[in-house]
Amino acid sequence: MKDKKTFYITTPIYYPSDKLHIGHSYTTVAADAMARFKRLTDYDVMFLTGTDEHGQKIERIAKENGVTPKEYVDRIVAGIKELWKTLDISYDHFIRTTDPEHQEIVQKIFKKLYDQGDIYKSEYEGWYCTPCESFWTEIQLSEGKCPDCHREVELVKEESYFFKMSKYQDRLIKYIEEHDEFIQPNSRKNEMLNNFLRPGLEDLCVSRTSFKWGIPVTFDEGHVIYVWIDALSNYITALGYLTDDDGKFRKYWPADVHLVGKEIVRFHTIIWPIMLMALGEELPRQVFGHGWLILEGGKMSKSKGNVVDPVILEKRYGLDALRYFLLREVPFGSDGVFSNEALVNRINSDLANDLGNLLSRTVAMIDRYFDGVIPAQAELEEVDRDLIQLALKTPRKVEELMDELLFSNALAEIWRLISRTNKYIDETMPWVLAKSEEQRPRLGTVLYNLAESLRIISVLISPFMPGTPKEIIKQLGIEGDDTLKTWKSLSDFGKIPAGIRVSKGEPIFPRLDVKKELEELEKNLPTQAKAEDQKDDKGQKTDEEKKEEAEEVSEITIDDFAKLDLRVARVIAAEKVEKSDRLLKLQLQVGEETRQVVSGIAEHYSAEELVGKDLILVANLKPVKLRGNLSQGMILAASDKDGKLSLVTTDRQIESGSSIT
RNA sequence: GGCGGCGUAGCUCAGUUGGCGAGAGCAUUCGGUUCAUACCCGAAGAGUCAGCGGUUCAAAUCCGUUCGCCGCUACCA
Repeated sequence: MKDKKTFYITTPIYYPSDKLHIGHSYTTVAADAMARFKRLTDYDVMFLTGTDEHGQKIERIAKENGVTPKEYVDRIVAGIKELWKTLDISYDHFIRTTDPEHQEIVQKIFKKLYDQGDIYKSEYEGWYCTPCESFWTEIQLSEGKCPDCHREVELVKEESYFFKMSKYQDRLIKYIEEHDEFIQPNSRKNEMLNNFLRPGLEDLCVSRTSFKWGIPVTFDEGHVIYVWIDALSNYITALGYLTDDDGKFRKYWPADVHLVGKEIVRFHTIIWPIMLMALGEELPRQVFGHGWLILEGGKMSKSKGNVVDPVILEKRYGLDALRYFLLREVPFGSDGVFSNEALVNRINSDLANDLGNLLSRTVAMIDRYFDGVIPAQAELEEVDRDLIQLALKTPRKVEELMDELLFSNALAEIWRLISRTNKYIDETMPWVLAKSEEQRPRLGTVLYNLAESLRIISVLISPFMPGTPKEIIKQLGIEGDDTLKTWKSLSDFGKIPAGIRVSKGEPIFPRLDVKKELEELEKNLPTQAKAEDQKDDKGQKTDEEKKEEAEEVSEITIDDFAKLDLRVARVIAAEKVEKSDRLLKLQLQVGEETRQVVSGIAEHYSAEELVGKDLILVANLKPVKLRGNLSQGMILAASDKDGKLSLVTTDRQIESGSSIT
């Protein structure tokens, strides 16, 4: 017996600091469709997803919630698994970085890399500014002092482990250049090469002593393994790498594709491959960075409410409609706009009108003309052959497209067949045939071909829409026969046995009242944040995010407020800071005094339009040097979720220097 | 500032290595049909293929340039 070909596909492991949203669902649904497709086409599939559960952020949130980190993530993970169940995600394994097996292997990997000299202990040496609690590199210092507060800094050393990324960079560059399919889509490849690899990599700090919630470094107490080695290695620890039971690793590795959001392509195409090189293992065949679902909004005409909770959509429209929309609407590599209107329109035109109605009319005609029994095929005519030819050709096309992860195109191809089948009804006009007795065989042939086309369609859509095929098959009366559901069965047209009794059911996709739906969706769903939400997939917290974490809003007292010295300041001059896209240098009149403030608003305001405006200045902010320019305070601006800025000004003319109370 | 990408019918987008009169889906209008979920089928609609300038017998497709949008990155509240 020949071994089946294997196919290993992964999603990122998600960071369970909060509930998941449509972006995570998007990645996971896509991976699921692919996994199902490969199973259908007779691959031995390994589909992995999971959660990345360590790190400071979770440690902190758990503490705030008064539970242990493990208790906290257990709760969230249960919710995630529930969500995947709702979306019918057919993963083969769900890995958690808190699994003991995972932790043990990560420790082995860390040790191995250490023993072979790829991880080394060093000092994180930097200039430390005690008041700011910040490290600075030599270059960042301004005139030998803290660039933030301009005070003295001291040279401090802190122990950390580092991974020798630099050692492998040339090999990786070569690899990427020689393997065109490795980073997809292609534009991502250039970004990695040009922005990171060619300029040169720095060694990566892979341990922390500042928090405890992580996998301990076995040979050095106090150090925990930081996200990179912990999280990325899930793709092989899940297969039993470095254990006695590594059969899965030997069978499935290298992965065929790591599906990731475009925001984490970097980690998967630089750090991860280098880890694998250091371990002497093969690299994954492909890292595919898909785009984001951008929520509609911002357009001036109407700002519509946005729906992003997949559970709500699933409840309202059914899982298959949601999955269909996600996979059909947006070309997988690029960003796409998610709008309620597009969703409802897709459901109506593609699912209700084309597919659902095709099933309805077919079954209704078999009912009416043949008392619900599928008739036998008689002689074929030209139209029949045309339809059959397309039906037989479509699976091959779908397979080709799926191999390139072109879900949307694959679905379009299937819908081409659905359209052709609808057209076939018009061409053959069964209601006319039904009028004469001698046309009976012909009528039977037509209806048979319709039923068989629907069977083929139901197999074709099954990876994308796990529920609908069952319903189609049931209405066709063939649910008992599994041989009619296989990919292989698509190579022949004429599999459905004649004489089967159909059973007409409800429309599988009821038509929606667009206007009503939009109103409904808009009213009960708050607008949620968009792209930003899709970022925190994998513990790949950026510095920016870490800063955000520190900025949690909590209650303050009036005394706290009093610490701020807010003043009205009039702009007397403004100019763009050279070599900077965002910075404007403002001269402000604050009472008697003149101040210079550098502000990151150049993308929202031109220098000219600012002059003469009265703004609100935080006057007692520590002075900072930005891009070589002294900034004495900052001006206030409102910022919406898209990052659009609007400067704060005064309602009436008032003397500059007036204080805000 | 550096690197990369994009700008094609009202909307969303296809357009291989340059070549018969520029396409699909949705929406719109008209016609057909009645088996069906007011559905399906057909037809129509000219969009300076962002602008300009080149290369070529021939460019949406190659080169240069301008404008607009976006991504990554640097600098940065």
